[in-house]
Amino acid sequence: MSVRVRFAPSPTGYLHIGGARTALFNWLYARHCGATFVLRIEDTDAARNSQEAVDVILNGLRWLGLEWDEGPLTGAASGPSKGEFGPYFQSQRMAIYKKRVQELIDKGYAYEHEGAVKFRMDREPVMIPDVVVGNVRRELTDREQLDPDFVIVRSDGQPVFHLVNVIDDLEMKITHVIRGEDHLANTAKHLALFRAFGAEPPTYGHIPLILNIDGTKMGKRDVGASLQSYQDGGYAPEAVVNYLCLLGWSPKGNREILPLDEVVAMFDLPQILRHNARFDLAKLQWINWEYTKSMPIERFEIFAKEALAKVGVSTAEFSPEYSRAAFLTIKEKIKQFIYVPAFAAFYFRSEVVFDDSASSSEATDYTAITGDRLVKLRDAFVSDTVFNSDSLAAVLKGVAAECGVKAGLLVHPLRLAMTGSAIGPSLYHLLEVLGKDRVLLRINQFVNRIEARL
RNA sequence: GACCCUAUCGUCUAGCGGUUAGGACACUGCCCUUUCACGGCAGGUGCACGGGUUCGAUUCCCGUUAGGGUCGCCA
Repeated sequence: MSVRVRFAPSPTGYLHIGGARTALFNWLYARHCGATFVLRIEDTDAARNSQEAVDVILNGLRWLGLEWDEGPLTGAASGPSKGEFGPYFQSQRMAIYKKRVQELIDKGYAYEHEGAVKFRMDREPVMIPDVVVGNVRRELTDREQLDPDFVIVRSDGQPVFHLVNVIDDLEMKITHVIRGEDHLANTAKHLALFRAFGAEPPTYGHIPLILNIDGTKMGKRDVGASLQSYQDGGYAPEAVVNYLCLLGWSPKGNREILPLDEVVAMFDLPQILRHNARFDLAKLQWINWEYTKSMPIERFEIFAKEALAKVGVSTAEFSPEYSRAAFLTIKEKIKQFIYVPAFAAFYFRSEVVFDDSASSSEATDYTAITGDRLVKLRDAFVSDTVFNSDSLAAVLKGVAAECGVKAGLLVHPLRLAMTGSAIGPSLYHLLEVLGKDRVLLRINQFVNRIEARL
């Protein structure tokens, strides 16, 4: 029997980071054993249902690179899909559910109750085999002792989650259900349903949850809960995936940065950890940085240009060589792409934007003596015909010696003159990239700025 | 209230009866340094608690505590 797994999110308007990891673990397991990865949209709750909400899920999974073998191709419930077990939206499968409910009623497993349909659950403890948690023996709770039966069709005719989830897993021939541990206790219901249908239940693997860094439940409103925040926040998807792999699973061998294909080769269900993990943004940022440093400059440029575009800075009018050289000076310095504008926007703006609050030191930058030194520096730069980082460093140090001051007294104002900021790429390298014309122009402009302030 | 899962540095984890309890992130100090960084060196912090089992428990069992989950005509 071929292995089939599925990710079955509800379109709530956002993709929870924990949901993303559940999708990832399903995908990893599918790729590991050459199985089929099915995407099914659980949109039975019409109230909070929209194509946009489905698109968020599809876009999130695509961004992470978790392609599904079967499932919807667009966010439209009645739209196109791939796979032979559709429809892949529960809202389109009502006829199937209706037939299955009748089957349960006919067999005596379900009965009408005040307009709704309830499933007849027995009162025995249930053994839940689980490849991650182990065998779980679940007793009835006090409320279930009173009435173990549960509603499978609401009085308005809508089937509920437990019912449709089981029917779909059955109809779609799902062999392994890898899902969040929040479903573990309810699995007793699902097992009973499978038995009532005379079907063999799938293998279950309940994976631990992702908590906030303080150990509390990570809800919709919590920082980092939505995958969108990483898409917007300047992270490379491969870094997010790498981090997620390390939450609840370990490659052993003290390894942190791992190519996905290696994870696919190693990944298996029994090795999944059984305890919840807390989401540590600092670790993700470090991993992201590892990826930005080592990714090809071509890929880095795509993210960098996107980040600049978001703040209205276009690189279009600059030569590819200039852009490339500019981005090379920041590639190993930024940890997230949202910092690209702060580090590189000055390369692509005709006017330097001064961040006064962040300038190195007003006291030393905006003085007449600084202006005089910069003029000397400018004149020395004029006659530097090489104009690369090495020659510029030599020239600057020469001028500093001439003035009898430490290089820093020229370096800081010059950086401010070039970038408008106290942080950024290596000074000599950014000068080389900017080129003599821009450098001389910006020195002049800054000298004027000093004079205007005196 | 009942039921279920879990418990190694601040965080993610390695460990599966005998280890100086390892790694990574984060943090602290020093060095280097043109900013911010990087890098180098050094450093601290951990087996939740109490009982067993055993020659010996981080490791196995029980209990306690704590955290998380579930018990819906939500998914």
